[in-house]
Amino acid sequence: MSVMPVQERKRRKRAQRERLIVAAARELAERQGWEAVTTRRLAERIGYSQPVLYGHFRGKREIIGAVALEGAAELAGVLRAAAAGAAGGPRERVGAVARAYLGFAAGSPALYDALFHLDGGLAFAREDTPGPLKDAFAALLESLGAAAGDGPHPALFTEVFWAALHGLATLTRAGRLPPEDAGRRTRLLVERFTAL
Amino acid sequence: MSVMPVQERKRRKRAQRERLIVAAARELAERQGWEAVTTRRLAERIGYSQPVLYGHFRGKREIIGAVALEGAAELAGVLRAAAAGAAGGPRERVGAVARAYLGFAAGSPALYDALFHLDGGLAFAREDTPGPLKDAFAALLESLGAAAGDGPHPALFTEVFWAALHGLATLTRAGRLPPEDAGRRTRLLVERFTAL
DNA sequence: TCTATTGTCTAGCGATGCTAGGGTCGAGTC
DNA sequence: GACTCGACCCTAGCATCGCTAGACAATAGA
Repeated sequence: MSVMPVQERKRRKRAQRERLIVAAARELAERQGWEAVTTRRLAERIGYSQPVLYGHFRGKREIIGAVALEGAAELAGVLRAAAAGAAGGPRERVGAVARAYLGFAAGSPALYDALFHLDGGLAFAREDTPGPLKDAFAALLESLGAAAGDGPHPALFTEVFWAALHGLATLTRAGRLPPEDAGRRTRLLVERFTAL
Repeated sequence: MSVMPVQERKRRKRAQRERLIVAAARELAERQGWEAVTTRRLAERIGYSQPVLYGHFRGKREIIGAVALEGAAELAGVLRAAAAGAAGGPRERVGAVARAYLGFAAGSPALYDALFHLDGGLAFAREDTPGPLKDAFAALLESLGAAAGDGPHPALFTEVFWAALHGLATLTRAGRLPPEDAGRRTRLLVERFTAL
């Protein structure tokens, strides 16, 4: 009857449950903030007890890391879409990417926090950096590298521009910068980085 | 005998102990990171029991906030010193301020975290913002405002430049950016913001 | 000297992340 | 079809966290 071996069925069920855990963590973080994401609540949401979580992840950090990887993939998509949809010269392109980045940070704070504010135990800027993280930076590089201008180092340019975006996103959301001038700040940044 | 009224002596002793708490929190955070700063350890360091802490502060958040205010004052001093000691035109001045800012963030991570990464319950960019915070931003504004160039809004310029510095400091220290290029990134940023 | 206030500590509450140990259920074997 | 064994999962608990209630001691004023 069963064309699927028992072992294979188990494996799939396990993988599905793992996705369920990550999805539950993400949704809980999006709705009530990361401080509401506890192992007990998470276990309750997925209909299992706490120890089950540790059969999939080494601990809460790794769960955050898994959500962060989802965030990286989505961020890469958002950036590529913005770059592809931008009309005009490099300035418009950079501006579109900047707005997309800041829009992602403001619109998906849980994902952004998992990526950049919380400790997900992920390696950055190294050889063993997970693929989605590399790809997100690659997306930034694609979208911005061409606008580096005279500088011979698009990677360096991208890093600095990215840092500026990250600073704007972080400080704005933490209430360190008045939100009403967000648009003007973005324009000033883009202007400075695309001059000449 | 006692020229000092009893009440006054008590008041001073209390104030001194409050400073002791903040100093203990800061030192503990600097030596072992903020995750090691617990109310129990703090109480042990100052030679009192936990509830004493709550006679001075509403909770751990307020203690972090007190350390953050110290950090803001020191940051303001560092920035002003850098601006005052910089020789040459606006570009050198801005460069010196940028290096000073990043040096502070890298050299006093506990203070920087208390200011910008942890929740110290402080109000930013508002009417009731504590003095030291306003002053730190004022120091940035003094040092950078003149370099805003043609833009008629030095405050906006300062905000964006500050955000870029914050992004560089945060991403570098979190391992998101390779540390060896820190100097080149700083130069690129200064160059972009002082062009023309 | 007695009283009342002020100050401090012990003990404990509800949570957190994480884990040890036992029990149940099902797959594979005679 | 009964049995064994291993994978799976849950109950219960540990250490630690921020914070607080209530008892106790020290001290200032009458």
